[in-house]
Amino acid sequence: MNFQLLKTDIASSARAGLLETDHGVIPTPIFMPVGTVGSVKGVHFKDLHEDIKAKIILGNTYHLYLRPGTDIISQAGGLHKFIGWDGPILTDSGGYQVFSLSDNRKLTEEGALFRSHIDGSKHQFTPENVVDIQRKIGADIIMAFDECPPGDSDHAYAKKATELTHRWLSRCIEQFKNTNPLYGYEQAFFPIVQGAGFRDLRTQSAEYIASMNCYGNAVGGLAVGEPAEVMYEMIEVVNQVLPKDKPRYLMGVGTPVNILEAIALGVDMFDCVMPTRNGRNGMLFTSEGIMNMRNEKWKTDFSPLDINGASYVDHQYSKAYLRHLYVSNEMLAAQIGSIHNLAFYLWLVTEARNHILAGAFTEWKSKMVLKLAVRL
RNA sequence: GGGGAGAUACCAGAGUGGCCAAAUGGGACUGACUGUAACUCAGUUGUCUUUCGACUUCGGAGGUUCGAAUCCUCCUCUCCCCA
Repeated sequence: MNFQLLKTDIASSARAGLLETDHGVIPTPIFMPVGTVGSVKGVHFKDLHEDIKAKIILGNTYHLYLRPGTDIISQAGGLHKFIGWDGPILTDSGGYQVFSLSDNRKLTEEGALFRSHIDGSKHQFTPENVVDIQRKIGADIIMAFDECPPGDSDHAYAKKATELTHRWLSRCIEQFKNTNPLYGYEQAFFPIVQGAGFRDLRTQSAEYIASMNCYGNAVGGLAVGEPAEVMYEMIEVVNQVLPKDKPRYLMGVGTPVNILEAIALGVDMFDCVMPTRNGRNGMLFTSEGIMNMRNEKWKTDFSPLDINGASYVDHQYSKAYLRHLYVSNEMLAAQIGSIHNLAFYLWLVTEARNHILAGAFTEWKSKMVLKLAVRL
């Protein structure tokens, strides 16, 4: 794995680069569609490749471990072969599920004891076995096992969670060094900065994470209930510490505006369920603003979905037709919405990249941010 | 012609003296969704009012009662069964 920084913006911290993996080169900044269980919900890989132009997708350790299980993925020859996606893949560690499924788990020094949301069976994740599982899944980039505390955590709890994450990180790295890729291509390990909404904790965490000298670094525990301003402040604090010559991954973020603001603060990689989940639920992001396709106002609007849209669905289908599909609860609605939103997200980061390379990012960003939040 | 059942909000459908502006579904409208237990969830759906609350409603008209969607009388309409 190699990261090449091509250009840094003069007026901001935005960067454009290239991240090389054995499954392909990823231009940065990049948005990574989320494919939790080995499927970007509702979207064929053909569309992901050709229309959306996704360069890398996510999988999730927790979900894939529970179903289909690592044995089946191993038998298939790894996740790429199992799902039929030959581009890069990143797997999240399951740390986020420790947060989002908090009613079903118990944290110990050793790891996280949890119950399967599928059948209630008991399991344990430890830093070691999470690395092992991700070796078996075979993603190009694998993540540290962390604790993601809620956005409104107090300082004491955030400190405790950050310190636990750091101790787990040492064990993850030890396990990573002591094991090898199973399928003949390289895997890169990313540690995760925590620290909730506290500058001191974020700085300490970023320093610790940077000292581990991994291939790339991630920032977690943001967009989990805290105000956007706090999130931006934390990104800024962290990015002052994280090395410039390594990719920075902001986990789970976010809205189109969030992404542009974070790019300006020096973030290179993003993932978020928002384009697919909100797409399924009728919310479309466009370069002119946000549309709720279930709204009555689109009932007789027979114009194309998005005349500026990057995807074929934007020109193939009308607003009135898509509204009809959502209102009728047709699965095609969710598919069109997901394809549109993902194509838009990839278009957005590509545009950002082009403007960074052209030295015109900040001006473009300021204009875009105003338009992106408009309610159409 | 004979016998029976019924009419409740946009639709279906509970409620059969006060806790009823009226359950529950559906539909409609609006909102939420950020490392996916999510094609999910929440709110609104008689009028006025920011709230408290006020007012008008349960086929129509009249009556009983302190009080009626609920009881009585008549009218209108619908459906079912037998001829």
